Amino acid sequence: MTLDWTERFQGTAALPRAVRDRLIDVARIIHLEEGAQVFGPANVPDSLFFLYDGRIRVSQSSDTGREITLYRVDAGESCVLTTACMLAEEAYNAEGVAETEVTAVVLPKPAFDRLVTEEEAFRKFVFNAYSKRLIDLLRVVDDVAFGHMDVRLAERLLALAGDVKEIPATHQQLASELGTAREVVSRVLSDFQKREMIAQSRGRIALIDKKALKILASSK
Amino acid sequence: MTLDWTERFQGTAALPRAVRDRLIDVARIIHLEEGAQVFGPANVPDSLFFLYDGRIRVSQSSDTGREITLYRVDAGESCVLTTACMLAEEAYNAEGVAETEVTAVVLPKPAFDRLVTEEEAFRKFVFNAYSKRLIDLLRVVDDVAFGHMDVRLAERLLALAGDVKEIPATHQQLASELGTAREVVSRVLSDFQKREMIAQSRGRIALIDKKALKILASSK
DNA sequence: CATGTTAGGTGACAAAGTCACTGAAGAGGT
DNA sequence: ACCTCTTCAGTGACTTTGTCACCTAACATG
Repeated sequence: MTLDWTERFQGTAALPRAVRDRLIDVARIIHLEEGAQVFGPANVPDSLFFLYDGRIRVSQSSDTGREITLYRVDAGESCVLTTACMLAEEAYNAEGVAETEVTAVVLPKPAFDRLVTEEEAFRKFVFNAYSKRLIDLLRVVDDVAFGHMDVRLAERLLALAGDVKEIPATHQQLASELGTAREVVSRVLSDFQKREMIAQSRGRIALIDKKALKILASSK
Repeated sequence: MTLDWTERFQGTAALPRAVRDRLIDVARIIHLEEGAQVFGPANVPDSLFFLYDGRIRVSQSSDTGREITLYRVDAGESCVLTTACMLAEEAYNAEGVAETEVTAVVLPKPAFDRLVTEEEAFRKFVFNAYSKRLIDLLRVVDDVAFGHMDVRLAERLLALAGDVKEIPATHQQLASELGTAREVVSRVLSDFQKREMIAQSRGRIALIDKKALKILASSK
Protein backbone atom coordinates (compact mmCIF):
# COMPACT_ATOMS: atom_id res chain seq x y z
CA MET A 1 0.00 0.00 0.00
CA THR A 2 2.15 2.81 -1.27
CA LEU A 3 -0.73 5.18 -1.51
CA ASP A 4 -0.62 8.79 -0.65
CA TRP A 5 -2.09 8.17 2.75
CA THR A 6 -0.67 11.19 4.46
CA GLU A 7 -3.04 13.31 2.44
CA ARG A 8 -5.58 12.05 4.88
CA PHE A 9 -3.97 13.81 7.74
CA GLN A 10 -5.67 17.01 8.59
CA GLY A 11 -5.49 19.86 10.96
CA THR A 12 -3.88 23.24 10.84
CA ALA A 13 -0.72 21.40 10.00
CA ALA A 14 -1.55 19.05 7.16
CA LEU A 15 1.51 17.12 6.25
CA PRO A 16 3.34 18.29 3.16
CA ARG A 17 4.65 15.91 0.54
CA ALA A 18 8.22 15.87 1.81
CA VAL A 19 7.07 14.63 5.20
CA ARG A 20 4.68 12.15 3.72
CA ASP A 21 7.43 10.59 1.69
CA ARG A 22 9.57 10.18 4.74
CA LEU A 23 6.70 8.70 6.72
CA ILE A 24 6.10 6.06 4.12
CA ASP A 25 9.68 4.91 4.52
CA VAL A 26 9.42 4.21 8.22
CA ALA A 27 5.79 3.39 8.81
CA ARG A 28 4.02 0.09 8.85
CA ILE A 29 0.41 -0.21 7.85
CA ILE A 30 -1.93 -2.41 9.83
CA HIS A 31 -5.53 -3.48 9.68
CA LEU A 32 -7.78 -4.13 12.61
CA GLU A 33 -11.22 -5.57 12.58
CA GLU A 34 -14.20 -4.04 14.24
CA GLY A 35 -14.17 -4.61 17.98
CA ALA A 36 -10.41 -5.12 18.24
CA GLN A 37 -8.69 -3.47 21.16
CA VAL A 38 -6.14 -0.94 19.95
CA PHE A 39 -4.71 -0.30 23.36
CA GLY A 40 -5.69 -0.89 26.96
CA PRO A 41 -4.46 -1.56 30.47
CA ALA A 42 -3.25 -5.02 29.50
CA ASN A 43 -1.98 -3.87 26.15
CA VAL A 44 0.34 -0.89 26.43
CA PRO A 45 1.57 0.03 22.99
CA ASP A 46 5.14 0.90 22.10
CA SER A 47 4.17 2.58 18.87
CA LEU A 48 2.09 5.49 17.67
CA PHE A 49 -1.08 5.18 15.72
CA PHE A 50 -2.18 7.37 12.89
CA LEU A 51 -5.59 6.50 11.67
CA TYR A 52 -5.93 6.20 7.95
CA ASP A 53 -9.42 4.84 7.85
CA GLY A 54 -12.08 3.88 10.33
CA ARG A 55 -12.84 5.08 13.83
CA ILE A 56 -11.55 4.29 17.29
CA ARG A 57 -13.50 4.88 20.46
CA VAL A 58 -11.46 5.75 23.52
CA SER A 59 -13.17 5.09 26.80
CA GLN A 60 -12.53 4.81 30.47
CA SER A 61 -14.18 2.31 32.76
CA SER A 62 -14.77 2.15 36.46
CA ASP A 63 -14.24 -0.88 38.59
CA THR A 64 -17.97 -0.97 39.26
CA GLY A 65 -18.73 -1.77 35.66
CA ARG A 66 -19.62 1.65 34.38
CA GLU A 67 -17.90 3.17 31.38
CA ILE A 68 -17.59 6.52 29.63
CA THR A 69 -16.52 7.53 26.15
CA LEU A 70 -13.68 10.04 26.28
CA TYR A 71 -13.43 10.80 22.58
CA ARG A 72 -13.21 9.22 19.17
CA VAL A 73 -10.24 9.10 16.86
CA ASP A 74 -11.30 9.62 13.27
CA ALA A 75 -9.50 9.06 10.00
CA GLY A 76 -6.70 11.58 9.69
CA GLU A 77 -6.10 11.86 13.41
CA SER A 78 -3.62 10.30 15.73
CA CYS A 79 -4.16 8.76 19.12
CA VAL A 80 -1.87 10.64 21.46
CA LEU A 81 -3.17 8.89 24.52
CA THR A 82 -0.91 6.04 23.58
CA THR A 83 2.01 8.43 23.85
CA ALA A 84 0.92 9.51 27.27
CA CYS A 85 0.38 5.87 28.01
CA MET A 86 3.98 5.07 27.16
CA LEU A 87 5.43 7.90 29.16
CA ALA A 88 3.34 7.32 32.23
CA GLU A 89 4.21 4.33 34.28
CA GLU A 90 0.92 4.58 36.11
CA ALA A 91 -1.65 2.02 35.32
CA TYR A 92 -4.88 3.54 34.24
CA ASN A 93 -8.02 2.21 32.77
CA ALA A 94 -8.43 3.93 29.44
CA GLU A 95 -8.80 1.76 26.41
CA GLY A 96 -9.20 2.20 22.68
CA VAL A 97 -11.42 -0.07 20.65
CA ALA A 98 -11.91 -0.11 16.90
CA GLU A 99 -15.47 0.91 16.26
CA THR A 100 -15.25 0.06 12.60
CA GLU A 101 -12.73 -1.81 10.55
CA VAL A 102 -9.55 0.21 10.89
CA THR A 103 -6.54 0.93 8.75
CA ALA A 104 -3.78 2.63 10.68
CA VAL A 105 -0.23 3.71 10.15
CA VAL A 106 2.00 2.52 12.92
CA LEU A 107 5.11 4.44 13.71
CA PRO A 108 7.64 2.80 16.06
CA LYS A 109 8.84 5.13 18.78
CA PRO A 110 12.37 5.67 17.42
CA ALA A 111 10.94 6.65 14.06
CA PHE A 112 8.49 8.93 15.79
CA ASP A 113 11.29 10.61 17.71
CA ARG A 114 13.30 11.12 14.58
CA LEU A 115 10.42 12.61 12.65
CA VAL A 116 9.48 14.90 15.48
CA THR A 117 13.06 16.09 15.59
CA GLU A 118 13.54 16.62 11.92
CA GLU A 119 10.21 17.58 10.45
CA GLU A 120 8.51 20.74 11.58
CA ALA A 121 5.20 19.91 9.90
CA PHE A 122 5.07 16.58 11.64
CA ARG A 123 5.84 18.20 14.95
CA LYS A 124 3.04 20.69 14.51
CA PHE A 125 0.70 17.89 13.63
CA VAL A 126 1.56 16.10 16.85
CA PHE A 127 1.23 19.18 19.02
CA ASN A 128 -2.11 19.87 17.44
CA ALA A 129 -3.24 16.37 18.22
CA TYR A 130 -2.28 16.79 21.86
CA SER A 131 -4.08 20.08 22.13
CA LYS A 132 -7.18 18.71 20.53
CA ARG A 133 -7.34 15.85 22.99
CA LEU A 134 -6.76 18.09 25.96
CA ILE A 135 -9.68 20.18 24.84
CA ASP A 136 -11.80 17.10 24.20
CA LEU A 137 -11.17 16.04 27.77
CA LEU A 138 -12.01 19.49 29.13
CA ARG A 139 -15.32 19.13 27.41
CA VAL A 140 -15.90 15.72 28.96
CA VAL A 141 -15.12 17.05 32.43
CA ASP A 142 -17.49 19.94 31.91
CA ASP A 143 -20.23 17.62 30.72
CA VAL A 144 -19.90 15.10 33.49
CA ALA A 145 -19.40 17.58 36.28
CA PHE A 146 -22.00 20.14 35.31
CA GLY A 147 -24.23 18.78 32.57
CA HIS A 148 -27.73 17.40 32.91
CA MET A 149 -28.53 13.91 31.73
CA ASP A 150 -31.36 14.84 29.41
CA VAL A 151 -29.30 17.49 27.65
CA ARG A 152 -26.27 15.26 27.36
CA LEU A 153 -28.33 12.39 26.01
CA ALA A 154 -30.06 14.60 23.45
CA GLU A 155 -26.65 15.87 22.30
CA ARG A 156 -25.30 12.39 21.98
CA LEU A 157 -28.29 11.09 20.08
CA LEU A 158 -27.93 13.89 17.55
CA ALA A 159 -24.19 13.36 17.25
CA LEU A 160 -24.55 9.61 16.76
CA ALA A 161 -27.32 10.04 14.23
CA GLY A 162 -25.48 12.42 11.93
CA ASP A 163 -27.62 12.89 8.88
CA VAL A 164 -29.81 9.86 9.24
CA LYS A 165 -32.65 9.57 11.69
CA GLU A 166 -32.23 6.11 13.15
CA ILE A 167 -29.52 5.01 15.53
CA PRO A 168 -28.63 1.39 16.16
CA ALA A 169 -27.81 1.48 19.86
CA THR A 170 -28.93 -0.20 23.03
CA HIS A 171 -29.66 1.71 26.19
CA GLN A 172 -26.57 0.14 27.70
CA GLN A 173 -24.39 1.46 24.89
CA LEU A 174 -25.75 4.95 25.35
CA ALA A 175 -25.14 4.68 29.07
CA SER A 176 -21.52 3.75 28.32
CA GLU A 177 -21.23 6.81 26.10
CA LEU A 178 -22.27 9.10 28.89
CA GLY A 179 -20.80 7.34 31.89
CA THR A 180 -24.13 6.63 33.53
CA ALA A 181 -26.32 3.60 34.25
CA ARG A 182 -28.62 1.88 31.82
CA GLU A 183 -31.67 2.55 33.97
CA VAL A 184 -31.01 6.26 33.82
CA VAL A 185 -30.87 6.19 30.03
CA SER A 186 -34.07 4.15 29.94
CA ARG A 187 -35.83 6.71 32.11
CA VAL A 188 -34.73 9.70 30.07
CA LEU A 189 -35.51 7.97 26.79
CA SER A 190 -39.01 7.03 27.90
CA ASP A 191 -39.47 10.68 28.80
CA PHE A 192 -38.28 11.68 25.31
CA GLN A 193 -40.73 9.17 23.91
CA LYS A 194 -43.62 10.60 25.90
CA ARG A 195 -42.72 14.00 24.52
CA GLU A 196 -42.70 12.47 21.04
CA MET A 197 -39.11 13.39 20.26
CA ILE A 198 -38.06 9.80 19.59
CA ALA A 199 -39.47 6.37 18.88
CA GLN A 200 -37.92 3.22 20.26
CA SER A 201 -37.59 -0.36 19.28
CA ARG A 202 -35.26 -3.03 20.52
CA GLY A 203 -31.72 -1.84 19.80
CA ARG A 204 -32.71 1.19 17.74
CA ILE A 205 -33.84 4.70 18.35
CA ALA A 206 -35.54 6.86 15.77
CA LEU A 207 -35.21 10.60 16.13
CA ILE A 208 -38.59 11.79 15.01
CA ASP A 209 -38.26 15.37 16.18
CA LYS A 210 -34.66 16.47 15.79
CA LYS A 211 -35.61 20.09 16.14
CA ALA A 212 -36.94 19.55 19.64
CA LEU A 213 -33.84 17.53 20.52
CA LYS A 214 -31.60 20.32 19.29
CA ILE A 215 -33.43 22.85 21.39
CA LEU A 216 -33.05 20.61 24.40
CA ALA A 217 -29.40 19.89 23.62
CA SER A 218 -28.50 23.56 23.67
CA SER A 219 -30.23 24.45 26.92
CA LYS A 220 -29.58 24.46 30.67
CA MET B 1 17.72 37.30 37.83
CA THR B 2 20.37 35.32 36.05
CA LEU B 3 20.04 32.38 38.36
CA ASP B 4 20.20 28.82 37.35
CA TRP B 5 16.46 28.53 37.30
CA THR B 6 16.23 25.74 34.81
CA GLU B 7 17.57 23.42 37.46
CA ARG B 8 14.10 23.65 38.85
CA PHE B 9 12.60 21.91 35.89
CA GLN B 10 11.95 18.30 36.51
CA GLY B 11 10.59 15.26 34.87
CA THR B 12 12.12 12.44 32.95
CA ALA B 13 13.66 15.11 30.83
CA ALA B 14 15.34 17.55 33.14
CA LEU B 15 16.85 20.31 31.14
CA PRO B 16 20.61 20.14 30.65
CA ARG B 17 22.87 23.14 30.99
CA ALA B 18 23.09 23.89 27.28
CA VAL B 19 19.34 24.27 27.04
CA ARG B 20 19.13 26.25 30.21
CA ASP B 21 21.63 28.74 28.90
CA ARG B 22 19.64 29.16 25.74
CA LEU B 23 16.43 29.58 27.68
CA ILE B 24 17.86 32.35 29.76
CA ASP B 25 18.61 34.29 26.60
CA VAL B 26 15.06 34.32 25.35
CA ALA B 27 12.92 34.11 28.45
CA ARG B 28 11.40 36.83 30.49
CA ILE B 29 10.82 36.39 34.18
CA ILE B 30 7.63 37.62 35.75
CA HIS B 31 6.09 37.78 39.19
CA LEU B 32 2.45 37.40 40.00
CA GLU B 33 0.79 37.96 43.30
CA GLU B 34 -1.51 35.50 44.97
CA GLY B 35 -4.92 35.48 43.40
CA ALA B 36 -3.81 36.87 40.05
CA GLN B 37 -5.30 35.27 36.98
CA VAL B 38 -2.63 33.64 34.86
CA PHE B 39 -4.94 32.86 31.99
CA GLY B 40 -8.65 32.61 31.38
CA PRO B 41 -11.44 33.05 28.87
CA ALA B 42 -10.96 36.81 28.78
CA ASN B 43 -7.22 36.50 28.93
CA VAL B 44 -5.86 34.18 26.27
CA PRO B 45 -2.09 34.12 26.55
CA ASP B 46 0.30 34.30 23.65
CA SER B 47 3.19 32.94 25.66
CA LEU B 48 4.13 29.83 27.55
CA PHE B 49 4.56 29.64 31.28
CA PHE B 50 7.16 27.71 33.13
CA LEU B 51 6.70 27.91 36.82
CA TYR B 52 9.80 28.66 38.78
CA ASP B 53 8.21 29.14 42.14
CA GLY B 54 4.72 29.03 43.57
CA ARG B 55 1.60 27.19 42.55
CA ILE B 56 -1.14 27.72 40.01
CA ARG B 57 -4.58 26.21 40.27
CA VAL B 58 -6.28 25.40 36.99
CA SER B 59 -10.03 25.14 37.16
CA GLN B 60 -13.08 25.01 35.03
CA SER B 61 -16.36 26.67 35.88
CA SER B 62 -19.90 26.11 34.78
CA ASP B 63 -22.28 28.84 33.83
CA THR B 64 -24.38 27.94 36.85
CA GLY B 65 -21.69 29.06 39.26
CA ARG B 66 -20.10 25.75 40.06
CA GLU B 67 -16.40 25.16 39.64
CA ILE B 68 -13.93 22.27 39.63
CA THR B 69 -10.18 22.07 40.06
CA LEU B 70 -8.58 20.32 37.08
CA TYR B 71 -5.02 20.22 38.38
CA ARG B 72 -2.30 22.30 39.91
CA VAL B 73 0.89 23.48 38.31
CA ASP B 74 3.80 23.28 40.71
CA ALA B 75 7.28 24.74 40.61
CA GLY B 76 9.24 23.05 37.86
CA GLU B 77 6.24 22.37 35.68
CA SER B 78 4.79 24.13 32.72
CA CYS B 79 1.21 24.97 31.95
CA VAL B 80 0.49 23.38 28.61
CA LEU B 81 -3.16 24.24 28.70
CA THR B 82 -2.12 27.68 27.54
CA THR B 83 -0.66 26.04 24.44
CA ALA B 84 -3.86 24.24 23.74
CA CYS B 85 -5.60 27.48 24.50
CA MET B 86 -3.64 29.24 21.80
CA LEU B 87 -4.18 26.58 19.20
CA ALA B 88 -7.86 26.16 19.82
CA GLU B 89 -10.03 28.96 18.64
CA GLU B 90 -12.88 27.62 20.71
CA ALA B 91 -13.82 29.59 23.73
CA TYR B 92 -13.73 27.50 26.80
CA ASN B 93 -13.96 28.25 30.42
CA ALA B 94 -10.78 26.99 31.99
CA GLU B 95 -8.76 29.43 33.98
CA GLY B 96 -5.50 29.47 35.89
CA VAL B 97 -5.13 31.42 39.10
CA ALA B 98 -2.00 31.93 41.18
CA GLU B 99 -2.59 30.16 44.46
CA THR B 100 0.54 31.58 45.98
CA GLU B 101 2.90 34.29 44.93
CA VAL B 102 4.35 33.09 41.66
CA THR B 103 7.60 33.44 39.79
CA ALA B 104 7.39 32.21 36.24
CA VAL B 105 9.48 32.12 33.14
CA VAL B 106 7.60 33.40 30.16
CA LEU B 107 8.57 32.19 26.73
CA PRO B 108 7.05 34.03 23.76
CA LYS B 109 5.65 31.71 21.14
CA PRO B 110 8.38 32.27 18.52
CA ALA B 111 11.04 31.49 21.09
CA PHE B 112 9.10 28.44 22.16
CA ASP B 113 8.89 27.21 18.57
CA ARG B 114 12.58 27.71 18.05
CA LEU B 115 13.52 25.86 21.20
CA VAL B 116 11.19 23.00 20.44
CA THR B 117 12.77 22.74 17.04
CA GLU B 118 16.35 22.91 18.11
CA GLU B 119 16.58 21.38 21.55
CA GLU B 120 15.68 17.79 22.07
CA ALA B 121 15.72 18.02 25.86
CA PHE B 122 13.29 20.89 25.75
CA ARG B 123 11.04 19.03 23.37
CA LYS B 124 10.94 16.03 25.66
CA PHE B 125 10.14 18.26 28.57
CA VAL B 126 7.17 19.70 26.70
CA PHE B 127 5.87 16.32 25.57
CA ASN B 128 6.14 15.10 29.10
CA ALA B 129 4.17 18.04 30.33
CA TYR B 130 1.41 17.33 27.84
CA SER B 131 1.26 13.69 28.80
CA LYS B 132 1.15 14.48 32.48
CA ARG B 133 -1.79 16.80 32.01
CA LEU B 134 -3.67 14.34 29.86
CA ILE B 135 -3.32 11.81 32.61
CA ASP B 136 -4.32 14.33 35.25
CA LEU B 137 -7.50 14.95 33.31
CA LEU B 138 -8.20 11.24 32.95
CA ARG B 139 -8.07 11.05 36.69
CA VAL B 140 -10.51 13.95 37.03
CA VAL B 141 -12.95 12.33 34.62
CA ASP B 142 -12.72 9.06 36.52
CA ASP B 143 -13.33 10.81 39.83
CA VAL B 144 -16.25 12.90 38.70
CA ALA B 145 -17.92 10.21 36.65
CA PHE B 146 -17.50 7.28 39.00
CA GLY B 147 -16.29 8.50 42.39
CA HIS B 148 -18.32 8.91 45.55
CA MET B 149 -18.44 12.24 47.29
CA ASP B 150 -17.29 11.05 50.70
CA VAL B 151 -14.29 9.25 49.23
CA ARG B 152 -13.34 12.16 47.00
CA LEU B 153 -13.63 14.62 49.86
CA ALA B 154 -11.55 12.47 52.18
CA GLU B 155 -8.87 12.21 49.50
CA ARG B 156 -8.86 15.92 48.96
CA LEU B 157 -8.68 16.74 52.64
CA LEU B 158 -5.65 14.50 53.02
CA ALA B 159 -4.01 15.96 49.91
CA LEU B 160 -4.59 19.53 51.00
CA ALA B 161 -3.37 18.84 54.50
CA GLY B 162 -0.04 17.31 53.54
CA ASP B 163 1.94 16.82 56.72
CA VAL B 164 0.01 19.16 58.95
CA LYS B 165 -3.35 18.43 60.41
CA GLU B 166 -5.30 21.61 59.93
CA ILE B 167 -6.56 22.96 56.64
CA PRO B 168 -7.61 26.54 56.11
CA ALA B 169 -10.54 26.11 53.74
CA THR B 170 -14.18 27.00 53.60
CA HIS B 171 -16.84 24.54 52.56
CA GLN B 172 -17.29 26.57 49.38
CA GLN B 173 -13.61 26.22 48.51
CA LEU B 174 -13.77 22.48 48.98
CA ALA B 175 -16.88 22.34 46.84
CA SER B 176 -14.98 24.19 44.10
CA GLU B 177 -12.19 21.65 44.37
CA LEU B 178 -14.55 18.78 43.72
CA GLY B 179 -17.02 20.39 41.37
CA THR B 180 -19.94 20.05 43.71
CA ALA B 181 -22.18 22.33 45.76
CA ARG B 182 -21.38 23.83 49.14
CA GLU B 183 -24.35 22.14 50.79
CA VAL B 184 -23.07 18.75 49.72
CA VAL B 185 -19.67 19.42 51.27
CA SER B 186 -21.36 20.61 54.46
CA ARG B 187 -23.38 17.43 54.66
CA VAL B 188 -20.44 15.12 54.13
CA LEU B 189 -18.25 17.07 56.54
CA SER B 190 -20.85 16.98 59.27
CA ASP B 191 -20.97 13.24 58.76
CA PHE B 192 -17.18 13.08 59.09
CA GLN B 193 -17.52 15.13 62.25
CA LYS B 194 -20.10 12.78 63.73
CA ARG B 195 -17.73 9.93 63.03
CA GLU B 196 -14.99 11.92 64.79
CA MET B 197 -12.67 11.98 61.80
CA ILE B 198 -12.48 15.76 61.70
CA ALA B 199 -13.22 18.83 63.76
CA GLN B 200 -14.55 22.01 62.25
CA SER B 201 -14.39 25.68 62.95
CA ARG B 202 -15.15 28.62 60.72
CA GLY B 203 -12.83 28.41 57.75
CA ARG B 204 -10.71 25.56 59.06
CA ILE B 205 -10.87 21.84 59.27
CA ALA B 206 -8.76 19.74 61.60
CA LEU B 207 -8.08 16.17 60.59
CA ILE B 208 -8.19 14.39 63.91
CA ASP B 209 -8.25 10.86 62.56
CA LYS B 210 -6.19 10.71 59.39
CA LYS B 211 -6.03 6.96 59.53
CA ALA B 212 -9.79 6.65 59.24
CA LEU B 213 -9.80 9.18 56.42
CA LYS B 214 -7.15 7.21 54.56
CA ILE B 215 -9.16 4.05 54.87
CA LEU B 216 -12.19 5.84 53.54
CA ALA B 217 -10.19 7.51 50.76
CA SER B 218 -9.03 4.20 49.41
CA SER B 219 -12.37 2.43 49.40
CA LYS B 220 -15.42 1.99 47.18
C1' DC C 1 -21.50 47.64 70.64
C1' DA C 2 -24.01 48.12 66.29
C1' DT C 3 -23.88 46.63 61.67
C1' DG C 4 -22.64 44.35 57.52
C1' DT C 5 -20.56 40.42 55.43
C1' DT C 6 -19.30 35.86 54.91
C1' DA C 7 -19.52 30.99 56.56
C1' DG C 8 -22.24 27.42 57.60
C1' DG C 9 -26.80 24.79 58.87
C1' DT C 10 -31.46 23.01 57.52
C1' DG C 11 -35.49 21.14 55.28
C1' DA C 12 -37.87 20.13 51.21
C1' DC C 13 -37.60 18.69 46.87
C1' DA C 14 -35.54 17.16 42.16
C1' DA C 15 -32.20 14.57 39.59
C1' DA C 16 -29.25 10.76 39.25
C1' DG C 17 -27.36 6.22 40.66
C1' DT C 18 -28.23 1.49 42.68
C1' DC C 19 -30.59 -2.83 43.41
C1' DA C 20 -33.54 -6.51 42.57
C1' DC C 21 -36.61 -8.21 39.82
C1' DT C 22 -39.89 -8.69 35.69
C1' DG C 23 -41.32 -9.38 31.10
C1' DA C 24 -40.51 -8.81 26.04
C1' DA C 25 -37.89 -9.44 21.70
C1' DG C 26 -35.10 -11.76 18.98
C1' DA C 27 -31.72 -15.81 17.66
C1' DG C 28 -31.02 -20.50 16.97
C1' DG C 29 -32.05 -25.16 16.98
C1' DT C 30 -35.37 -29.02 16.39
C1' DA D 1 -44.00 -23.79 13.90
C1' DC D 2 -42.45 -24.21 18.56
C1' DC D 3 -39.31 -24.17 22.36
C1' DT D 4 -35.39 -22.27 24.71
C1' DC D 5 -31.78 -19.22 25.70
C1' DT D 6 -29.95 -14.81 25.76
C1' DT D 7 -30.08 -10.04 25.50
C1' DC D 8 -32.68 -5.84 26.02
C1' DA D 9 -35.77 -2.97 28.28
C1' DG D 10 -39.24 -1.56 32.07
C1' DT D 11 -40.33 -0.86 36.99
C1' DG D 12 -40.47 0.34 41.92
C1' DA D 13 -38.07 1.21 46.06
C1' DC D 14 -34.40 3.30 47.93
C1' DT D 15 -29.81 6.08 48.41
C1' DT D 16 -26.92 9.73 47.09
C1' DT D 17 -26.16 14.03 45.10
C1' DG D 18 -27.68 18.62 43.47
C1' DT D 19 -30.81 22.71 44.00
C1' DC D 20 -33.44 26.22 46.31
C1' DA D 21 -34.87 29.16 49.84
C1' DC D 22 -34.04 30.67 53.99
C1' DC D 23 -31.93 31.05 58.62
C1' DT D 24 -28.32 31.53 62.18
C1' DA D 25 -23.48 32.05 63.71
C1' DA D 26 -18.96 34.04 63.46
C1' DC D 27 -16.06 37.51 62.45
C1' DA D 28 -14.62 42.34 60.80
C1' DT D 29 -15.13 47.17 61.05
C1' DG D 30 -16.28 51.61 62.49
